[in-house]
Amino acid sequence: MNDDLTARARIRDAAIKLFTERGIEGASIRDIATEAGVSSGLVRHHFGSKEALRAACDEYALGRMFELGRELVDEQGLENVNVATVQPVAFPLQTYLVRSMMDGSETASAMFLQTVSYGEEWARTHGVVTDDYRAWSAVIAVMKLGVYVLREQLELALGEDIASPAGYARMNRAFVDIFSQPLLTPEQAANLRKDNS
Amino acid sequence: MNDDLTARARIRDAAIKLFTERGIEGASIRDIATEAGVSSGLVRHHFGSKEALRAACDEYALGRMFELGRELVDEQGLENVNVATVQPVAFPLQTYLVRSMMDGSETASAMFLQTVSYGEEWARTHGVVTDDYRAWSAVIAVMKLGVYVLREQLELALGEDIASPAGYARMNRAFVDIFSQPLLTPEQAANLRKDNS
DNA sequence: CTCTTGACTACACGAGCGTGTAGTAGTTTG
DNA sequence: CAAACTACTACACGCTCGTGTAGTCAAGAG
Repeated sequence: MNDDLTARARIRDAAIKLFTERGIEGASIRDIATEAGVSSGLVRHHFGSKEALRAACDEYALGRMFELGRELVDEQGLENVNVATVQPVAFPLQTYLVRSMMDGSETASAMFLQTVSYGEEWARTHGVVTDDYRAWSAVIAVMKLGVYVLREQLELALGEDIASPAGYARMNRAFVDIFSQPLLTPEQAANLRKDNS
Repeated sequence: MNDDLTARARIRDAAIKLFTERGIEGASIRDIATEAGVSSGLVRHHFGSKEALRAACDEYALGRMFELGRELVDEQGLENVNVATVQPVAFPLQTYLVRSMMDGSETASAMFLQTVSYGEEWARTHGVVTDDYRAWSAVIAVMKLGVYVLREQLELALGEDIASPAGYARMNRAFVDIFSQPLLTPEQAANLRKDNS
């Protein structure tokens, strides 16, 4: 598959795939080369080093995510893009970025911080009740990303691929259910806040 | 520190620490031995192989988590142990188990599935509104574990160690805020459910 | 005192890693 | 036509890894 892509693009795609599955350290240049159907020397020829290959993957994934996000806003309007919605197309790229972030990518970390700042602003302007918007947004962000990091376990629990239409719909309905009803009564919340002050 | 522990226990603790920080593949037996202040041969003498060392760490962490959980129930009563509460003492062990699960531990995966089943039962008996309790519980579970996997990024966003009293309190208050108020209006929820059916 | 046992170390092994180097084939450029 | 450049491969390097082996040293048993 993807025989129509240039070798450089095939290497990049193979790297994103294996980096995601095995982590940065766990995926060797030789494995990536084999996956892309080229020699390991060619990987070095095109990208220079493993770290540079990773950086190129980061940049590509970030750029694509940005493009996809803009397309979504263009199609649906800014106000209809919701906290609960995740684009299925963006799944592999998002998963890669989270994995890369876990393995120390500053590019991915910067994107994460920007997401947190954006969520903070969203919370302020959409009537979220909290006295620590920053913490609220940061916790929401890591919780949402948890789906990507632990995708394998989620699929194990659901018995279904969450990239499939059925699995994706199940996951999104669960998101909607979780975010549309409070899990704690006001009394429980007040008690827990007292315990933690 | 921990000079009073037996060498075997020091190796186990060092392994849990480095496995957590660098992943299973990323932490070498030599590094673990150095961290524990022993020779690399002794690691092999006590545990046989790296995989067996990992299994021993899994078992120990699981046992300790179980003990800590039972202590919490004994102290506070079953009904007061809440979805939103996380024990600060259990932090390092929980983080290790999530990391081990990500790196393919079946012991940790089994614990995860049990947590999902337990959460499913909790949702059924506590008036959670959903037509897919399994998915609801699974998504809640991966979201909560996201905090552990992405702890580093969370601390980056908060500018604070979440194991510190202050950081821990911030995080827990955010949890309470998130779980005590709906983020979506009933109309928004209904629209999103329609889109995903 | 001798023997055994268990904690512990030193060292060597083959394999896989990222990287470096040399070279080939085909296209482009002057 | 010749020179230069680009895509690409083959192969060797030093390093680190998990593992295997041999041996030391102290404590307890007979």
